[in-house]
Amino acid sequence: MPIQSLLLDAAEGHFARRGVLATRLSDIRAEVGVSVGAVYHHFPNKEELYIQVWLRALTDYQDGFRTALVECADARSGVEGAVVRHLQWVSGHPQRATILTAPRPPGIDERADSPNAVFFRDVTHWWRVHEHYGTVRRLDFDVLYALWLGPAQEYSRQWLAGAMTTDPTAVAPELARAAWNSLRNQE
Amino acid sequence: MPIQSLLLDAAEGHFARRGVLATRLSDIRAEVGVSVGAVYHHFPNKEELYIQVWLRALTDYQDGFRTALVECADARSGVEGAVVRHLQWVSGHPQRATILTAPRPPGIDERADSPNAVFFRDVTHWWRVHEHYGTVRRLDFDVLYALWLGPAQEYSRQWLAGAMTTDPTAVAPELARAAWNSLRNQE
Amino acid sequence: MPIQSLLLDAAEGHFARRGVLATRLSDIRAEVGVSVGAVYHHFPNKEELYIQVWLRALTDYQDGFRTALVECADARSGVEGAVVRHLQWVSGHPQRATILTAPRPPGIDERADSPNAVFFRDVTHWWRVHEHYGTVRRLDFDVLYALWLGPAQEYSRQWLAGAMTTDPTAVAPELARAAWNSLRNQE
Amino acid sequence: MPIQSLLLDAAEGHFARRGVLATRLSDIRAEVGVSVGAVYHHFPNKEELYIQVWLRALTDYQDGFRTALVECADARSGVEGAVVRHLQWVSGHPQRATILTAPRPPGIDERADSPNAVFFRDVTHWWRVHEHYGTVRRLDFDVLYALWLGPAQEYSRQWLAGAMTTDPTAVAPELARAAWNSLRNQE
DNA sequence: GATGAATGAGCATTCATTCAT
DNA sequence: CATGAATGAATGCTCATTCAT
Repeated sequence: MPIQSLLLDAAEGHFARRGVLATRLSDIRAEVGVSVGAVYHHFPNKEELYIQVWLRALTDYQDGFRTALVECADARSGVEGAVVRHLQWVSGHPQRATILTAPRPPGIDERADSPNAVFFRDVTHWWRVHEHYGTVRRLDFDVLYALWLGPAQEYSRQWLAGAMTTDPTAVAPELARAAWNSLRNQE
Repeated sequence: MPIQSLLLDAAEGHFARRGVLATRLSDIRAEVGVSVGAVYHHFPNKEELYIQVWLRALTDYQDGFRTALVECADARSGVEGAVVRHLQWVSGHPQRATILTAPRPPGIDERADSPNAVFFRDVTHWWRVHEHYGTVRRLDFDVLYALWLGPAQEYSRQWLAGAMTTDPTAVAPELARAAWNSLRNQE
Repeated sequence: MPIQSLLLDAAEGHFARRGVLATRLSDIRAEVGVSVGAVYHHFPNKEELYIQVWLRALTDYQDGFRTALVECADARSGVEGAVVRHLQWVSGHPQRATILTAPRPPGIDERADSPNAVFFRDVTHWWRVHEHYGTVRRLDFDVLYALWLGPAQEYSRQWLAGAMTTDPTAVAPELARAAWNSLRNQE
Repeated sequence: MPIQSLLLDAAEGHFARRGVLATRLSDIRAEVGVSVGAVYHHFPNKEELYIQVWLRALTDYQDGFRTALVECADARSGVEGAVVRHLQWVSGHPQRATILTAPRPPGIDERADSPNAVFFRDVTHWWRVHEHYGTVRRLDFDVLYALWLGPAQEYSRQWLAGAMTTDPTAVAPELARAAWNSLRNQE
């Protein structure tokens, strides 16, 4: 495996466990077993290493989310599937999930082709279609997102923080159903 | 105002804005206009200063939450009121809300009389009463909390991070209603 | 003696002997016998330390030069005295002279009340008076300076570089006379 | 053009502009568009690269100086011509002039056939001839050099440092005449 | 109580140089 | 000959904390 990936992996773990500032570059370096210079040969500095760790996690997460939407024809399975996928991903990638839980690195939005913008556009588009057919409510994206994934997010955070031991996937059906209840058009 | 409070206030602002690790004790010191020694006269170290900032914010928040529950006789106004109060508090105390959003300081749970334990007991108790009468669903605290305040929390986080400008109080009714829908016993 | 002065002295020696970039802050620090932190308590960084060393040397030199001019009523003794004083100063303060020989630190001119501007004004003023009475030639400052102190400067540089052992004061009369010959009005 | 020369040229520019220590080998490498290894194929290390840059500049300068002396039969045109040539060369090769202005690389004198020794011998020889005929003064080489080229050197330094804009060639006649006045035998 | 000079472990980063391919 | 990945000693600087006054 290329050093670049090994470093990203090691950095991901340390960043998730201790936070970026508390992680010393030498921790990462030592884990992979390369020299200081090697790190700087692949990443210009700690900041950029963090950004790349973040972007990799974000892309990974969003790909799964998008897939969940695309796979489902009807609104309900889309909404519920997204919640389930979200919790499965968190359960399966606790480190990456922790990374995304922390405040995003500054300057990440200036990145060309910010994945967030694309993600926002895709999800909004999917939503508007079903909204158009009256299956789901007409909502601002912010509120929509809070109702849809807020419970799952909150549960994930608590679980990642070690507050409880029940795996997120165990509560997925419950949270998925609630999300659908909040978002479907009830008239 | 006593130096102790001035330091807590200044620390709160810096911790919220830049994070604990990125905040230098001298930033806080300079803002209050006190000497290095003075800080150490009132707080044994940075860690403890952070803990006290955190505890003050937590107590402040939880007091409001508890009051919201106590004030309401019926389950619905309690559930909805809590959501509204939550969003009002976040809107009115963005710095304290940001503090509580960050990972809690290690060792805070070892504190005697951890406010969290008390809070957990009070809220659980309130819930069990209404659960007993069949007005609300029988749920684990974790799931209950996620359904109840997850959307509000998620919205708050996004707003605190500057992702949107619509004040949390504006979406409070919407999120409150959704919470009630998720938690009431529908049979 | 205050640490500040001790550091300036030690820095002066090292900067003169090895140059600024080749001098490690720890060399200076170790010579004075203080901790890293102490250095940074008195100087914000290496750059500023260099600037202050430079300014001290410059002021010291220019004060002597100015005095030499003020003390002399007639042009000849002023011109010759300045050359002699210059060489005496170099001989007596080889380290400071070496500092002034190196390229000036960037950003030193932005300093309020740049000593150079004051010096230039004073010397020019002195010159214009004697020029007015026709004792000395009418010359641009640049050429004037080159003819006046160029030989002394060149000799000083070679001596400071260790190219010869004859003390600058030994050749002072010779170079002083030559300066006067080049600058006096011969008509 | 051979890589060796391209590297010398690039190095010369960077060394002159920023100084040797502040110049990174990779700056030079990048400008020429060569790999790290290529540099080390042609020069054993940075030190040697600097020495060769210096030697090339020195030889270039001294060749012109010697020529100026050889071309002139009488002492006066030799003395004045050397000053003029000096200033012309500085004006035409500011980078090389800047290199020679900086402290010489250590260990350059141990070089077999040090050009300096040869130069010193040649110039001294030329001088002794005219001294013998009584046209010029009997002077130690150090003083002789200071009187002869000190003003030109000083003016050059100031000009190279950017202190003024008047080209050295413009003041050449003036400085040349002054040099002759200082050096000719007046009896 | 208050002050601020002093400490020093610790960290990110640089850059000349080496060497396997 | 050429490449560029890898090395690692070295350096400037930060900042929580101590303690003499």
